[in-house]
Amino acid sequence: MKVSELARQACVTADTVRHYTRIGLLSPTRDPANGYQLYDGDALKQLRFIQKARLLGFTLHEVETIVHHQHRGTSPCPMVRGLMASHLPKVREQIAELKQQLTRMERAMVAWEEMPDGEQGDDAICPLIEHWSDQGERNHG
Amino acid sequence: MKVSELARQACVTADTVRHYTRIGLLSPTRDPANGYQLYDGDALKQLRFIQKARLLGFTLHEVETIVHHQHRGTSPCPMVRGLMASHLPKVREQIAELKQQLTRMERAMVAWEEMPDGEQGDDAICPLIEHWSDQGERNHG
DNA sequence: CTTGACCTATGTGTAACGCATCGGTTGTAC
DNA sequence: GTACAACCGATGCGTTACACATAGGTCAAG
Repeated sequence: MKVSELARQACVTADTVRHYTRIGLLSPTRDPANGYQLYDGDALKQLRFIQKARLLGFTLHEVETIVHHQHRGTSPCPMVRGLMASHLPKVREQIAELKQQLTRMERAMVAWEEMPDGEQGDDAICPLIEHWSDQGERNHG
Repeated sequence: MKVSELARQACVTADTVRHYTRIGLLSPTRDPANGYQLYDGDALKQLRFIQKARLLGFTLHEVETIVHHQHRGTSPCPMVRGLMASHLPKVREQIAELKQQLTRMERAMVAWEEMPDGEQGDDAICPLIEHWSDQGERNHG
C-alpha cells in the first residue's frame, strides 16, 4: 500500500500517515523502483491501534511508549491503566475550566448589551473589555 | 519599570511580558545606560487589558487587532462583540467534545476492570486498547 | 511526448508561552 | 577593588498533532 491508500483505509489524511511515519510510529518499507513508502497489513493494524488510542485520550508520545514496551516484550497494560487513571482528572479539570470560561463569556455578553460602544477620545482601548471585571464564580457542581 | 517588576505588578511571569513584547503587544523604551527594556504606566494598563481580554477568551492575535483598531481611531467595540459571539459556540462545542471524550475514557476504565493484562505472545499491541470499541454516544445533552 | 493526477521529502505554521543558553549588569560583602 | 550571586537581555528551541506549501519525481492516457 502507498501512503494515500493506507490513509483511505483508515479514514485519515495522507498527511497524518506521513506524520506518524516521520515520528517513527509507522515503519514502511521502500519500493526499490521509485522510493515510495510501502505499508503492509501490520501498518494498517498499527494505524488503527493509534486511532483507538487517540480516541481514548492517549498522546502520540504515549502511544510510542506503549509500542516500545510491547517491542521489548513487557506488557504495556499496567502502564496503560495508570496513564488512563492519570488522564481522567485532567480532562475533568479541562471541562471545569472551559465551563468557567463559558460562564465568563456569557456574563460579559449580557452585561455588554446595555453598554454603548467606545468612541474616539475615550481613555480606554476598548471599554467593553476594560470595564469588565470578573465577578468570580462560586463552585456549585 | 523593568521586565520583572512589571510582571510582578500584573501577576504574570517575566517570560509572558517578554513574549508580549516580542510580538509587539508591548512597546517598551530602552534605558540608554544599559539597554534594558523600560515600561511605564501605560504598559501596565495595556498588560492588564490583555489579561482581561485573555480571560474573556480573546487570542493574542485578536488583542493585536483590537489595539490596532483603537490606534487607527476606529472603535473596536463592534468587532469585539462579533468576535465574542463567534467564540461562544466554539467553546460550547469544545465542552461537548471534552464531555464525549470523558465518557469514552470512563467507559473504557469500567470495561477494563474485568479484563486481564495482555501477555507476551498475544497478537495484540495492547489488548485493552485494541479490543476496545467505541459504542457511540447518544446525544441527550 | 505532453498533460494531469498522483506521489515524494522537507520545511514551516499553528497558541501562548516555558525553558535553556550565553553573556552582560548590578549589588553586596569582603 | 574584586569576587560572587542574583538579576537582566536577546535568541532560539520545545510543546501538540497535524495542515499546508514548496519543489520536484512517477505514471497512465491521449
